[in-house]
Amino acid sequence: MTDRTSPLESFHEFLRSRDLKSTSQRDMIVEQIFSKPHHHFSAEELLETLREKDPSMSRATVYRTLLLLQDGNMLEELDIGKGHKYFEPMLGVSHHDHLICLGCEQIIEFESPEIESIQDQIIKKNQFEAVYHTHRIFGYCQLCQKKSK
Amino acid sequence: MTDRTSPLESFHEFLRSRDLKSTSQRDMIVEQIFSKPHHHFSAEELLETLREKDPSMSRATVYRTLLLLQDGNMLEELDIGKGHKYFEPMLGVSHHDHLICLGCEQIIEFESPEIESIQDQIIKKNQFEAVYHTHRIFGYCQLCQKKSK
DNA sequence: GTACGTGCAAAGACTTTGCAGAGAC
DNA sequence: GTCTCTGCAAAGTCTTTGCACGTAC
Repeated sequence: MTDRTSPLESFHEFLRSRDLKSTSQRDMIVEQIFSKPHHHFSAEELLETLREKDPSMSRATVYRTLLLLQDGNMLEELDIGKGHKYFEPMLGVSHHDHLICLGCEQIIEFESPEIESIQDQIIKKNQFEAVYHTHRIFGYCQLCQKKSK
Repeated sequence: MTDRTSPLESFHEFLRSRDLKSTSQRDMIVEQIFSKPHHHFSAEELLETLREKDPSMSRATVYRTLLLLQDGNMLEELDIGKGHKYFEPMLGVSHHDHLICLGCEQIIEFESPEIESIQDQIIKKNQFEAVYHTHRIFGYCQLCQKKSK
């Protein structure tokens, strides 16, 4: 929809809509997240990267900004079962699910309209009102399968 | 397969196969878990219940026994996105996935051979070796939908 | 008698929060 | 100038671990 606007612009728009302020810290965080092609990261990894550029970057600010981005639908949580959350940027990306390698933590994405449609039937049958879903398949990627041989 | 053996017997069998010992604490934990019909619980909830019967029950023992039960495939982890793990007993229960109510945390189970078979195709196409998967749909159950009106 | 198990408390990992000073608008 | 934000450190939550004592086999 808004292919023309940059992530930072979208973010500023979101802040304005909530009467929140733009700050250099928030901008730095958003720029860092959206500077890479679609990827996955943890809060602590992000903090570490940001501190290389600005050692005074606060852990609290990073966590608070991640919450903001989730509120603004620019970011989604992704639980890979490792005791901490992963995040994935969701700007200009359509819904998808994940194959997660238990060996190297590589994440492969997949989309399946067939599954989604069966899922819709299940939801209807249970008179449930769905908000979101996650479908994760854990196992070993091709490379890790070879390694273990 | 082993419908005739009780959960406690299965557990003892598992312990023997690993050269581990039966103890009254372990038995108490296993009995508590399998005393209810299929249900879901957190480690802390379980600990609290157990301490009502035996105030000296150790948190560490509970966590360690939960790990054992997972190793023995008698228990599965279920992440409902609340910062802590849920567990569900898996003895005599076939694989299923979950609808999770964001309002009351009620968990509805579903099974779909159609989804599983599409999933298998996806796994094959990505040359992945699947170990397990979780498919969770978050939203609102019928009751919570009514409440919010 | 010898592992292994238990209970305790401390440590760990990740995340959230209270507060005083700083900065956006 | 006001209201929000930041950084720090402390607190919180869930889970794991080290260690001395206890117990199953």
